[in-house]
Amino acid sequence: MLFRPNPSSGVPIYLQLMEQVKHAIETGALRPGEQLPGIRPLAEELVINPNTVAKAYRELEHEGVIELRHGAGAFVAAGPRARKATDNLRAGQALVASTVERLRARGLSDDEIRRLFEAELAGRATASRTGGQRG
Amino acid sequence: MLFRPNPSSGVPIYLQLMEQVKHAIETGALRPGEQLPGIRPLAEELVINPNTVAKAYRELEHEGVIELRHGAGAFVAAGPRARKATDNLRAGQALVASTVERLRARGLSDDEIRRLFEAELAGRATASRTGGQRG
DNA sequence: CTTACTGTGCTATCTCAGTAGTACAGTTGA
DNA sequence: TCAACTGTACTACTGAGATAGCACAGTAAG
Repeated sequence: MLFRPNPSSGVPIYLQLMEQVKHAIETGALRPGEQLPGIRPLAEELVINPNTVAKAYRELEHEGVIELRHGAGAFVAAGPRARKATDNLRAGQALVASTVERLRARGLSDDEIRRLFEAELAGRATASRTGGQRG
Repeated sequence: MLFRPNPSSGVPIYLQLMEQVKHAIETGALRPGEQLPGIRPLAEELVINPNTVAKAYRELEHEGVIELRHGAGAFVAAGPRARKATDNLRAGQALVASTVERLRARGLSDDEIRRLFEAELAGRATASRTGGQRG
């Protein structure tokens, strides 16, 4: 199973699904032109409502990530992503994997690791800035 | 300002606030026994409803992270976290910072970086596992 | 054409996060 | 005691996410 949204994470399911589709495309797990699972089969597999999948697909089409063909199915949009970008991201993936592994080896929980990253991405380096902030 | 929840991220504000309080405690920005901002002042500063802050505080007390003293205020719970753990996390923080920096230098967007980490933490290494999954 | 698939559109209903406003109760310090 | 703070509790309302179910429409293949 390629996608696995978590209904009890607080994050809307359709958003999680969107993220996971994007991730699959970025890493090359889904290639341009390739067909995505149908709305109803995917909803059944993930045990969620077809409307939820449809909403995710609709948003993804709006963002230009996928293409919806009425009656035919959903397909990964053609081409904006070059192989170089995919390779780049694959390399990043290895770096992330080793970082997470090292953090886990230190005994940090997944929640703690997640907070570290969120804080870093948000520009809040909590402990090292006494008064600093950004817009 | 120590906490900065994002109302339009899809994640409930009170959950974000809880995460950020935990993070501040873990990194040592808030020390055991130290008083947290009052519910009303904090709500006003973050431009959110006092009920939302109150909910976050209540949940945090339920988890044993902080202690609420009626009429007196909210305080960081005493002691379960040793200095060693904090040092450990601070070191992890540096590792995370350098990792994120390297990913950004590669031209990856924050969204892409976030997806990489989420996928790694969730055990979904999309591109490198053809059929594998975990419970 | 017919069948079986695909996406589209709609309504009704439920839950819960968040807002808004008010009232109550314990603590602190002058 | 009194004032000003603190957290607590409750009701009512709004909006979004999600479920459920149904009807409609385009596509592909026999």
